[in-house]
Amino acid sequence: VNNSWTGVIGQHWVRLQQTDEGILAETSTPSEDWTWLVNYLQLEVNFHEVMAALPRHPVLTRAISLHAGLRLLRQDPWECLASFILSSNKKIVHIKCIVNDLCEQYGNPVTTMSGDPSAHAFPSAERIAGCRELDLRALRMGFRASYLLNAAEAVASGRLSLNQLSHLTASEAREALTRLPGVGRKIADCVLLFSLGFNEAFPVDVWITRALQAGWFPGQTPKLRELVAFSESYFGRYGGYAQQYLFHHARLEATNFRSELAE
DNA sequence: TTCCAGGCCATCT
DNA sequence: AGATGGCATGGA
Repeated sequence: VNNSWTGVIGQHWVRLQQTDEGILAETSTPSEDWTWLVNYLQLEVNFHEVMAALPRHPVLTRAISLHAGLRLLRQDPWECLASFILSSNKKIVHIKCIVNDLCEQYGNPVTTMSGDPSAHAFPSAERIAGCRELDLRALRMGFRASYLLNAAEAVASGRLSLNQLSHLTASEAREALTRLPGVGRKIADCVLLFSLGFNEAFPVDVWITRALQAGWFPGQTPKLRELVAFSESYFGRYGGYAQQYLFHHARLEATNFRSELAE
């Protein structure tokens, strides 16, 4: 259906559609308790408070106004960690392919609406931990396979308790995550922001690097660690929202630029 | 062909 | 500490 999104959240198949009244949600099986969706979409967030806490800067203000309605999702911590382990040094389209293959191979099938293609949930850490590295490499994740397997074993064994991390400080949680091989500052910050509720986390990736350089350091080429230090002190306790707007704005601009070249 | 990708790590000064 | 090259794989 046009103007709608279909996907799997946790073990729920769901189709979302924006209407004049609000968000229309269809599930394939009856749902009485909707907290899983309210939580995922972060519907209780006070956006006035978020906007008031962000710094005033023309580049950020423009990105926000161009993408009004953009929200931060609250993803499952394991799914988030695993997905971003697979993301390092890869293009977003390819990351989606690998995650999709991983779900089809090892995720539980979920009930869909009649007429819709089959769908699978994201595989549990226990399921991935039961794989061999060769099995994972067959999904074309390359050197990331050992990282994913190691993380799955850590989570499945209870050696790393992801849900407990949200009770720590941001730097403590980040440190716990970066102990995993294949998880550095950027991936850890993604997990903090997208699944653990640390709104101040500000992942600095290649897109954000370009956006910060253009908007805040024109004509300069600051080091990555300098950009990390700057963003940590500059964007404040809701910095992660600023990151989202800048990220999507940078990507959309790149897309527009490519389509202009094609004309 | 070469370069780069929602980085990270080992290995140098 | 800080800089450099390698890493699997695929698309432009």
